Amino acid sequence: MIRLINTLHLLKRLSKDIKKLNIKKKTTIKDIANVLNISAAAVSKALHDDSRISEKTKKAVKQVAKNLNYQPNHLASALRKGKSNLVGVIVPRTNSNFFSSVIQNIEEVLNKEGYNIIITQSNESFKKECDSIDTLLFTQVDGIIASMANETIDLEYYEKIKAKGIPLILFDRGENDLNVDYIGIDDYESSHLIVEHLVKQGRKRIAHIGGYKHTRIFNNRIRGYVNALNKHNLPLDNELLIESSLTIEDGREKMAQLLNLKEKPDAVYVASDYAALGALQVLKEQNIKVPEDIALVGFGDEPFTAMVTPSITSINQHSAEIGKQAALTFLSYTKKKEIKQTLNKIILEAKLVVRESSETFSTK
Amino acid sequence: MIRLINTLHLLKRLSKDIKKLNIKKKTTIKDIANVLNISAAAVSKALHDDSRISEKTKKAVKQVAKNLNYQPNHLASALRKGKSNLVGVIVPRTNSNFFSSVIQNIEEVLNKEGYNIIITQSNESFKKECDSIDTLLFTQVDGIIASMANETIDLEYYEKIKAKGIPLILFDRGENDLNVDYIGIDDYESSHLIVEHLVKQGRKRIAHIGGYKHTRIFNNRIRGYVNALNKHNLPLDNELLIESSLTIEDGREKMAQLLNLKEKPDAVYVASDYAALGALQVLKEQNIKVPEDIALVGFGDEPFTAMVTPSITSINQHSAEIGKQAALTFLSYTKKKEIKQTLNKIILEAKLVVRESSETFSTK
DNA sequence: TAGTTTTGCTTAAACGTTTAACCAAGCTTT
DNA sequence: AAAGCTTGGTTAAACGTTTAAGCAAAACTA
Repeated sequence: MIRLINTLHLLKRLSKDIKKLNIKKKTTIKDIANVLNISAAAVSKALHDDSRISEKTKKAVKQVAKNLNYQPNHLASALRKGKSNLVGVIVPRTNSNFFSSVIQNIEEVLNKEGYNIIITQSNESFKKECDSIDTLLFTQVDGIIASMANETIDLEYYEKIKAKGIPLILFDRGENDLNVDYIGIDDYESSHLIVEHLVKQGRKRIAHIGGYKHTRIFNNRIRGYVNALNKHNLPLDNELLIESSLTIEDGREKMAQLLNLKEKPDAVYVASDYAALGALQVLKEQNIKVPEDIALVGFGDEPFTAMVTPSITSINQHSAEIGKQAALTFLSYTKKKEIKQTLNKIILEAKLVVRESSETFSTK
Repeated sequence: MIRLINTLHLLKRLSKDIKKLNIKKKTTIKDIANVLNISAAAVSKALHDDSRISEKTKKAVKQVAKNLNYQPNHLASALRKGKSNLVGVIVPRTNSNFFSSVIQNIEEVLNKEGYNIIITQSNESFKKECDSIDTLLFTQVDGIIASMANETIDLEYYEKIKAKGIPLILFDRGENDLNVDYIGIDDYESSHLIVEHLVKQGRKRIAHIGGYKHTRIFNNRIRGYVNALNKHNLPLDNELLIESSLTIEDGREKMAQLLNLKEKPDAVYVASDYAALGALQVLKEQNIKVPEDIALVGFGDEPFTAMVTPSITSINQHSAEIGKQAALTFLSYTKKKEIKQTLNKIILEAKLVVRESSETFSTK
């Protein structure tokens, strides 16, 4: 009986050994150590160019590592070091040129410092955004760079990020109430640029199809619009100020609404290029000449603004710079030992790109 | 002397203890175990609803976990289990509607199964694509879903993925030589759809601004185009078949080239919506009526095709379905124990979306 | 009632790195 | 030549989980 049990044990061990032989395991630091007859610790140090390892050993280690096709296990080092070298990025969507460009620049800066990014899309949905945050926290990202969904009002989930003690950097769509870093353009000033441009073109009834006031940037654009009208002694007509969700469809709808007024506007400033495109479609369908009858200005400088006829005047948001600054802001935290975030705004100056949709006469 | 050393030791230990007390560590499985006076293993099993743990214990564990705000450490479990539950996605760029939609659908399917995705952009650059692969492998992703950069010819890096033993799934732009799964539309058939449509509209000189032949999908579109001309007894004029990189700029250039011919085409089929847009710009600039003088057809059904004037006829590539199938294909491997990939194509039927740019008379 | 199965855990090792602490040998200093 | 520093490592623990193996007690079974 006992012999039988012993035999069984033997068999088990044997099959285990066979498995070990068969399954071509990934080479680890230990394998390298074995080859060179040194400790795994020495190998680790050698690979990280520790000063306490001789040049000779370092060379040997690196050579063997190459020969065995050693690939460091990121999970192990991340676990040990307590950091994953992963940064989460949350955007409303990636298929807009603005966000895609921001992402690209974040990636460029962070990759150089050994960080990788995980991109998630909220699709402008609050629920999806919360899921994204959970996902990223679960993945143990070392920080999060985010632009909020339009829907987001409740900031509890973002507080969760702060509570976890990892840096949170907001861009474009950010709530200052969170008291974290923010990078964006000067929306208030941008509205001034637009209104001034339109006034110079002789426009007197300038409408604004804006976003929802609860989103700070859209509120700022609205405030800028109102203030700029004031500055140029144009009366504020409440009929000409409309809030909307700024989709293409929405742009169509709100434009139609404006065209139904007894006193039509002679210029429309739309707070998003997509909505501006919708507006343009309606204008063309109704045979209204742009810019002669009504001038049109969008926001965001999406590539298609230059492609449609007439091309649409818009505000360039410096997506590349925003991405870079967001990444650099994150990196600045990795150098500090204690993360103590405060409201810290980087506001970039926006640029008005004048195109056919708003220029009745060339000013050149 | 010895007393001094002892004191030093004591101090060190003390400071260590103080640190432990101060730094509010994340709660781990062990903390839960301590509270309930059971083993960490039991906690782990309870959280995973192991059948060998009593309902009572499970409830208690989950309650304590909630109270202590326990967040599982993904890195630890990934390390132990040898899988990260992360899937890498490589696309040429995210700011096209096609790719963005594919990604969104991949994410949707995979999230449900507990997987997260890491998106990287190659920006159509071979080098960036190789970097992306390295990055993803380094991050220990459990699989990679990719669409190749235009530049990519050398497949060595993709072989690296196969060598690592994780599933590789290609979509849209895929090389069958890799002998892995592929999901895409029937490009050959799509060209037939387009040519047939144009022939029905009475077109006789149909040009094709295509992609580079070394990319399989573009080659298929070209072959389809040539074959369809044949089928309808239209002679193949080599002047009317142009290879290009299919950017907007390229579309402009190649269209201008076509307009310089003695015998101009009466229809142009462009293998990408972006290039088609460039072509449309040139046509409009030269006051050529679309579709009356020259009909135009694009490829990809990007949203802007419906927005420009005239709207551009295009091929819908079923981005959502492609994303879903890609994700499902990946998931199918997670159920098998051995990963043995073979060429396995899923080809979806494409749909022609007829718009103003190619329809001289309504067929309704 | 002895034997078997089931239940409900525990123990301990393992995943692959990193790193604090230690140590021996050689070198330098005084 | 005793004391101290430098060099080039080694040892062992730790990161937080999972899981194979083990085991005692309870519950069946014959």
